[in-house]
Amino acid sequence: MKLKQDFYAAPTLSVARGLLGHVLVHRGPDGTRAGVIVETEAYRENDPASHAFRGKTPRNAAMFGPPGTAYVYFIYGMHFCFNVVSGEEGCGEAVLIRALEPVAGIPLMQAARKTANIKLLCSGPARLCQALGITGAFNGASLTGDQIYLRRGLRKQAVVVAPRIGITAGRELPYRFYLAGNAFVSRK
DNA sequence: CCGAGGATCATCT
DNA sequence: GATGATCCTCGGT
Repeated sequence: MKLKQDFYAAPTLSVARGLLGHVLVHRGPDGTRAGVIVETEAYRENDPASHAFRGKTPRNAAMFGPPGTAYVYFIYGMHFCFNVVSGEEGCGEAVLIRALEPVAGIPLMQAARKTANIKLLCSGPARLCQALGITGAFNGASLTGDQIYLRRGLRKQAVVVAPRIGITAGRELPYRFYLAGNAFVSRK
């Protein structure tokens, strides 16, 4: 059962929390790769850490699309990160997926990541993109399609709220969410 | 175990 | 021309 657009249209903090336990799926030509979402971060309107803080540009245009759109950006000269556009259409808000617990296509992930260590396959926003084969080609894609989407899952652990990682502005905001005690969260 | 530094480039100033 | 929602390696302890 795929998540529908109304799920993504909820307030961004609710979407960030609510995504935990659901499954990110990429059906590619080589096969299907998927993982349970165990860590997310919210990026909101008037949020100095958000790419949309200074308005719409060619780079962040996908953030201003309909909720349920993928926003994939390239950073540090070598990495991609995957976000889900959330909230009211046009508000420029999104949820960064920071870590997954691998559940399908693990051999493909190991090949893509060049490591057999399951714990290191998807524990980080750039790692999970590499593991699932997510690149800038997915920027602007609709998650209501059949290539990349979210499948309903069962959440088995409690949610922890914490400050976000790797940002300079907006450090104090409690916009990071992860599953308590889950071994695949990128950092404690 | 931990911290420092390098890789590498699109985007914005 | 500087910076970044990162990751990996390497060296010291």
